[in-house]
Amino acid sequence: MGETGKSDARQRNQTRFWLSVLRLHSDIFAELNKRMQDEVGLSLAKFDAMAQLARTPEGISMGQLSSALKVSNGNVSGLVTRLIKDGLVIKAMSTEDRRSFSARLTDSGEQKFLMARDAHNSILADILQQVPDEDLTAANTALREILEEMHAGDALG
Amino acid sequence: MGETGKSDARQRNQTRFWLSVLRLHSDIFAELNKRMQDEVGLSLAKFDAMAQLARTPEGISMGQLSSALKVSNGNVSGLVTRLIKDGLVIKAMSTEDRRSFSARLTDSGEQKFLMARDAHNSILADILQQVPDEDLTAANTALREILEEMHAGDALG
DNA sequence: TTGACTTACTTTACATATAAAATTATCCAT
DNA sequence: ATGGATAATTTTATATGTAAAGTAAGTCAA
Repeated sequence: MGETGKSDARQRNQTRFWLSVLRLHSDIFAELNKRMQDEVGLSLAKFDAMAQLARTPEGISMGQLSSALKVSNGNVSGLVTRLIKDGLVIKAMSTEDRRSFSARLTDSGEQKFLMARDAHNSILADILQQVPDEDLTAANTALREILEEMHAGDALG
Repeated sequence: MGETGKSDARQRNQTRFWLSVLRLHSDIFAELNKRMQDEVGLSLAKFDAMAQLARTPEGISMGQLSSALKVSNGNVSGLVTRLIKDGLVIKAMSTEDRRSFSARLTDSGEQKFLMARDAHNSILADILQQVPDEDLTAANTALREILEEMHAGDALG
């Protein structure tokens, strides 16, 4: 005995941490996604894609978009198809490489993104309204630290 | 001026927090899900459902399972169907209420869950191997605090 | 009892995600 | 130039998730 004691405490700590992250993500995501859909007609997936496109007004390739969003190529393919159907995004064939496509926001997409960004901020403010600044700051410090440590290794694929 | 100063800092704090939660969730989820699939042939969705079923060996109704997992009824319906096809779960019609079904793990499901739980713990340990105990503890404290504050209101639906 | 409501669950239509195969275009060594 | 490897993207099959409609069973007032 004694050998497993420290290990078990560590394991409980890890599990507690993961459960907290899961719970926070699930609670915030559900509310934010639902209200974004209701208030501006955009899912978070679409909003995230548009946010990346807004950062690169000159256009961005499907592959780069997929890397930036950290989702699969196939997923981006469908997402962009739906955004095009919504009239928010356009795709142009690259002049240099005919395999490649450059996507960017339409004018209407740009306008919608600006409204959506404001809505996103104010919904998040609602969700976190009971959380004091110092608690947010403490969490930010702790989470940034853990993200850095996780990627120092890098145990992640 | 002066009016928006505090508000903007708060907003940045909120956004930073949400981005950190998103990133942590995405990084850990992707790795944990993939390795659980590779090493024990279970997605996290299936593992989570089995964990709940393991907690209630006497059986649990579809509706209670859906509440416990915080996912929709329709989702649980499909998830349980797939787990039954895998031979890990069985469903029996309730004797009191013929609308209701009680789901529980099969013997094979119980055994698989015990292995899966060990795998889950050790994969999580791998992912967090570079994170010192005190950093996990600090994050746990900060996150629990925020979860409580969020649900104090309750701004969440 | 009957008829209205509620409850438990499934089904359907769709969005979002992955992995793997398919497609098409480019590049490079010969 | 040709042929084989590589690269960018789409397509397909499947899992996971929601919301909304559908089905069937229980409840309860009159």
